Amino acid sequence: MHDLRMVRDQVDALREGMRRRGKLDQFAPVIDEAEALDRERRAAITAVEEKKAQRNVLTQEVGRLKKAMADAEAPMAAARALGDEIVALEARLAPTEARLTELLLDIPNIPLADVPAGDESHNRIVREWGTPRAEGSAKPHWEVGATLGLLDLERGAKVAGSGFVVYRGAGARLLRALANAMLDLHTGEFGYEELWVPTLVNRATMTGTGQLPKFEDDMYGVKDDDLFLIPTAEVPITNLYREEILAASDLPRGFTAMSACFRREAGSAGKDTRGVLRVHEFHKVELVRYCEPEQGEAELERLVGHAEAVLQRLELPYRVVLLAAGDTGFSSAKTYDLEVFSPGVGAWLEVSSCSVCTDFQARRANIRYRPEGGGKPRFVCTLNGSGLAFPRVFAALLEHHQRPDGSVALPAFLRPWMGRDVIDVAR
RNA sequence: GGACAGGUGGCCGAGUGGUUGAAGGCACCGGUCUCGAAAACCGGCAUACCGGCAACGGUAUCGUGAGUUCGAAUCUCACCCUGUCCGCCA
Repeated sequence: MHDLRMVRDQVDALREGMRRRGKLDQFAPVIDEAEALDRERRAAITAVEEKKAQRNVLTQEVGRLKKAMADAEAPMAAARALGDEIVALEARLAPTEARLTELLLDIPNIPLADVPAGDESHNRIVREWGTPRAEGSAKPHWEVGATLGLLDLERGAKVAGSGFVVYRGAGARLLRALANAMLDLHTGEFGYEELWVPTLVNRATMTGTGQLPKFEDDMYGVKDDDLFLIPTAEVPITNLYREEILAASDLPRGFTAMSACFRREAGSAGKDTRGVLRVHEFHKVELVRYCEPEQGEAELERLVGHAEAVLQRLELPYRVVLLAAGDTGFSSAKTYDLEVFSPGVGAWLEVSSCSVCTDFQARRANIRYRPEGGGKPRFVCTLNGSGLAFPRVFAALLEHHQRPDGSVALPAFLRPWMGRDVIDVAR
């Protein structure tokens, strides 16, 4: 959500941000309406408050007269009349404010200056690590997974539906190993606090991080209880300190959690959906950071580094992609995707998306901190990224570390949790 | 799910219709004292919005939302949350 002052004082920056996202046509009318409503709102507030001030004077006069056992009928009648006017004025103000909030909640974050303008064709590869195997040099993960008994897509579909996966045997254990290895790395070496969070959250929480109100159709919900299944642990973690004021000494601060993630993925059938590439329910280890606004960009680099470290230890070649404005998510001001090449699928798989959300989410969720030495509370800067998402890492491991006989070599990083060096048919 | 008891500022905690934005304490900031620190003492210290270049003025906020009233932290209703007991239960 944007500050009203953004609409008032920095409309040009707002418009320019939307233009770079390729969405000026969509948002120009919204911004225009917001500007008009802001003017209406201020005029109405001034009028209402003037009446209220007058009433407060009369009311105090009534109090004085009553205490002196004097007749207070005249000021009481005047205050009553003012009260009627106030009710009428507020009735006009309420819909204006509601509509204004609705509009502000609907406008995406403004991309940072170094984010390329345009759609995804303007995404920029900023660095690469390792050498990917040639396309076709390995069987796709769904074949290996079936052969080695790691994946049971048919029964996943039977018990839940298409896009739900059952992992079995060493496959199931591999996910558990990923969770342990990643969480230990982030907590042990990078200083994150480990959390275990609810996967079902309320409407205020979903609004805080930006999933609602705009993307309600993309979410699974429990209608009777007005709860939603989280699409990522970013949602509960970022909302941990909703409506709170932190101390400056608390920042920067990092949290990590493994959780299930639920995505309806409506309308995305067919594209890159084979095997476990795009599923309705998956698990991942999430990283969330809070910091002071000035540290946002530096913190993003750190965060990306933490996610990259996982890929390096998994010995999976990857590239870091700076997303263009049009490909950057709603709440994000700048995003790096980490992509691993999948030789069996013949595609780069997004295994992490690391974003700095500036004060966009903090404003929605009202997460503030008190600066060093006191002073006015400021909104924190929030960041999030996967570290990493399991299914595509699972796929990449099965393909990249696949040996000619169809078995899969395990990187040293995972061996303590797997109790073996290789996943093969024999076991 | 049922019965009680509660939800007040960064934290604790007074306050049951009329200068209460709200006593007191803690924490924090500044000062006196001290070589320095601690202690003690003095002073300051909520948030948001509106108007104003500013000084400052105004409005709102005591879980949330309605209501009663000239006036609500205080009364009424609904809802949410917390605690305790009961029921149920992985």
